[in-house]
Amino acid sequence: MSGRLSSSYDAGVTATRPVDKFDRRRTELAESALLTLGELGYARASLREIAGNSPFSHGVVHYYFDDKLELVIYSIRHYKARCVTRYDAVVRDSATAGELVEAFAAKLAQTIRDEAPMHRLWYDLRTQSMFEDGLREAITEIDATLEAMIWRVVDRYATLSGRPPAVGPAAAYGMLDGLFQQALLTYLSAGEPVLTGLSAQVRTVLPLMLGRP
Amino acid sequence: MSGRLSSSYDAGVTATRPVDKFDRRRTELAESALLTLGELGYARASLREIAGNSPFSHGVVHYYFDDKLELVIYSIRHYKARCVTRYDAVVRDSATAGELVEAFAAKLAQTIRDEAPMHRLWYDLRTQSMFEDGLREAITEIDATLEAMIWRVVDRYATLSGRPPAVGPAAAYGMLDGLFQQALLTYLSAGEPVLTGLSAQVRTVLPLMLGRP
DNA sequence: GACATCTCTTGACAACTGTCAAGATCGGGC
DNA sequence: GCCCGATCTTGACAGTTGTCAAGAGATGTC
Repeated sequence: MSGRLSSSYDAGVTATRPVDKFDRRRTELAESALLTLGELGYARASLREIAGNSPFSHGVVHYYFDDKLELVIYSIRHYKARCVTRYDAVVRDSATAGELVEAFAAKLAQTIRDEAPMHRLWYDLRTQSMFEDGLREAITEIDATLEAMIWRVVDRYATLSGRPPAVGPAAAYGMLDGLFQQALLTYLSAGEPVLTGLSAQVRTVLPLMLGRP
Repeated sequence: MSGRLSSSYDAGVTATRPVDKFDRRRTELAESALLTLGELGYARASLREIAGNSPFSHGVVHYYFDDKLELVIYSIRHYKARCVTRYDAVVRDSATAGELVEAFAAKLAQTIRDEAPMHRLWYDLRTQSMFEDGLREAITEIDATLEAMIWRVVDRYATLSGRPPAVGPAAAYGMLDGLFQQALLTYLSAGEPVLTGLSAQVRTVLPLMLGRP
């Protein structure tokens, strides 16, 4: 944990919930860390480099975090917490199955455009968790929330289509995540054209995930 | 390249094609490197560690390879060259569509059982290629051969089924690779049971990849 | 204003990294 | 035997890493 008593928010505050200055600094550091991590990857992002892209000096990291691993885990958790709601609007606002497919495909492509460094960082950390035990638990937990996020889309799509899903949550997530990762990979070399390809794939694949009415 | 004139095999040899002692040592080193890389991952596998798991000392690496990157690329190429034929027997020997699905699903599960470290290394390097330009070209090339490998399976499956594929090579590879990677990830935590799940997923998903006759 | 606590910087540490050069060792041709 | 090139080891280099301790600065309390 931290270097102080852990301050589980609202330790005697009125209403605005300032979450403690300590926690705010942690988040601030995490946000800086995400920039550097997304640019260099887990292995090559040193604490000095991370601190260099922040308003602080390199020593301050160990005041707010026990070690590099805790900072990284805190950072990716902080980022992914925002992400898991990315497709909720799609699910909520789509009135027909076709509309949902279009909105989902567009959103997938857009997030690669907007946040490619964050996505490659996520895949980097998930892969590192196959080598480093310290990462495994956090990564597994986040991955489960992503699977749930995708399942909300697929399940709603099935409902709107009046047909049952033909695959389970894990398979649906695995397949779509595979396509997404592939698109991300080639996007970093080939750029924009890849994304229309991804949208087309999603339009093809989503219907395949449903069975007969 | 190397530290010597590059010896593109058979520089005046009779028949057994000894490929040159130089190239044999390169391969020998590459095979040792694969062990260490598969255990520690790209970032944490140092040249000293790699050499330590080989019959040689750490300095010899730079006699056979220019730098770490060339060694790693040579190693993964060496490994994947053997891999791309993994499912060829399945394609060749299956007489019915159902037989092919079964054989393919079994083979996928078996290679996770047998070569998990090599597979996680591959995903590690592919992810690193999103951060390191020096890896990109080799990774992209290998990935294309894997896509072709998967397509041979899917295409043959379509033929045996008397139905056309409903998705292209890229999408088929992306989806199956996603499932495979997911299975690998959870296999490293949960072990054997995951693999029967993977087989089940493949039995479900492959038929979904075909259209109407 | 003085004290105490929180916050942050600076500088150092030991360990480790990829790289390379100098030289030892080996093997075969004469 | 001797020599020469190929092969390999040893030891060093400059740089980087995560970590931490000592202390400076800030902040709020009495």
